[in-house]
Amino acid sequence: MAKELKNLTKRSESYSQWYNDLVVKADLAEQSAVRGCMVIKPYGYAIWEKMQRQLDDMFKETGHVNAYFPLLIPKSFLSKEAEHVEGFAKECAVVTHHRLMNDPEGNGVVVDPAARLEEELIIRPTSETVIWNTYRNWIKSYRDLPILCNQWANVMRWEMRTRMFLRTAEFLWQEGHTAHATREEAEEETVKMINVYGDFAEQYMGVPVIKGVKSANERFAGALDTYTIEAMMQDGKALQSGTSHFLGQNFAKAFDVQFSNKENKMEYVWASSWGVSTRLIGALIMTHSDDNGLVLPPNLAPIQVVIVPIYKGDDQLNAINEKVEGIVSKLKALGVSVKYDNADNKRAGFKFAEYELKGVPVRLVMGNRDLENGTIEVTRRDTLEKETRSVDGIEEYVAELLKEIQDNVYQKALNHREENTYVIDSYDEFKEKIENGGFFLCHWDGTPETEERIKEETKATIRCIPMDGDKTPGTCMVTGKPSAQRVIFARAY
RNA sequence: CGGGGUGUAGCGCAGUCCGGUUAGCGCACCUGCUUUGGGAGCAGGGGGUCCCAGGUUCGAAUCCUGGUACCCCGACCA
Repeated sequence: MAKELKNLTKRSESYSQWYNDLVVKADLAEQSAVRGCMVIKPYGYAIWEKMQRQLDDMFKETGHVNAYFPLLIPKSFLSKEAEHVEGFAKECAVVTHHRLMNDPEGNGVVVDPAARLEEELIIRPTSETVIWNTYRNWIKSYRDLPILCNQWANVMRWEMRTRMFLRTAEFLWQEGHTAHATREEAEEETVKMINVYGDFAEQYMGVPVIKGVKSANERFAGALDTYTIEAMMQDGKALQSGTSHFLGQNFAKAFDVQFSNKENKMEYVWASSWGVSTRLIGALIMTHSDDNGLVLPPNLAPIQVVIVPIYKGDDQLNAINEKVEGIVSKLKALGVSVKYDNADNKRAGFKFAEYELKGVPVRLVMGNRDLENGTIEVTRRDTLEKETRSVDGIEEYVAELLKEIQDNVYQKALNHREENTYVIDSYDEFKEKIENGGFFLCHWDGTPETEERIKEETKATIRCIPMDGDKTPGTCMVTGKPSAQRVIFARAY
């Protein structure tokens, strides 16, 4: 086994070590020259593009449209919503000047001190403020509502600590910002979008998630309610994978966005915002991958099927090329993305390892032996099972197999989550078991103090108050006070 | 921002404690031949401001001072 593959097995000791090796070797991303930023390499970006396309379709189906707002936000905008400032004002990149000049002392280029901006500009950490400042001009009457906008953009947060995909200084995301005439409609929108995210995660990413509401401690700055989808990674830690916020009238009030209702009375607009980011790629990696590399669900794999020839000499290769050509075109006709890698500068074994590392769901191998027997070798990435089958009807078989792999990776992740989810009533037992990771369904008295205490003592936080499932009241595992329902505790990324 | 660690070829590292030939190894790369059903073998070859700036010294990758970048563990967060 190659050295770098052996390194992957370190994952049980140090997850990040595994993660960094995997990300680098699978050609998804690398560190950029800028602190905490990453270069997303073509293969990694192709996965993001597939996510974008699918999410965009889902947004359109639910009546949303795309728009684009500025990268730079006047500092004063961020002062307008007090709680929002509390949450975001601290770790932002700030633009202070608008011109460079040659250093008079010859040390290259320096900032021209004469070009200081009157008002500093903030590189958006999120776009609520610019967008609501714009919405003020768009909204006059109830007839202008609702506004259901989404934007695909980069944002930047000067995080103290960064991790590839999970928390980079700059990241790509989509942020939806909607404006509504009534509270009910805005709340409905908030829930609708967390459901869209849940469906996307489960059906396309093969990542089972728990939908729920954040506790006050974990809520987005400026929101009245934050809905979340929480996924469990292979090491038992939780990853918040998408959020949808009910913003009430906070931003409308901060930016004075009012409309005339049917009775010609002025009212503040109700708002929601929701987003998912390139963190989803991290979720994908950490949910499905194994020691041989990535395992991609077929719905998001840039290459769903790779075909590798095994041959001696040009004659054999030509014969195989001819045979494979037919398979490729039939697979394409079935909507399967397929790559035939007959490059002769790499050996077959190398290609096998390479495409496993990249997580290609299905590999077909055609050699001289197969050519003579009318067969082909099929290997699925999720189980690494190999079988030799007749080439007749192989295309339909592969199309079916892709569906099965999609289901299987989801089922496998779901089983893992269920095996590591515990219903616990004793705080002592909780403290002991939390060490091994997992989700813990426990009663909690609803106070931030208790949540804070649990966090300090165990590093576990409330991931969410689940929307679905058991709603039976009980008593808090720490204080013994009444609890409305069980909530999910876990250690999180 | 606190604690720890690391910066030497594209990647991974040895050499640093105890200064001394022309700075070395594996992978990758280039050339040639032989190979091809799980990361090929042999031979030859190319590639380095040893993180930066000062200092000590006849002599510094190695010692001293200052800086800087990255990684890991916290606090913060998607």
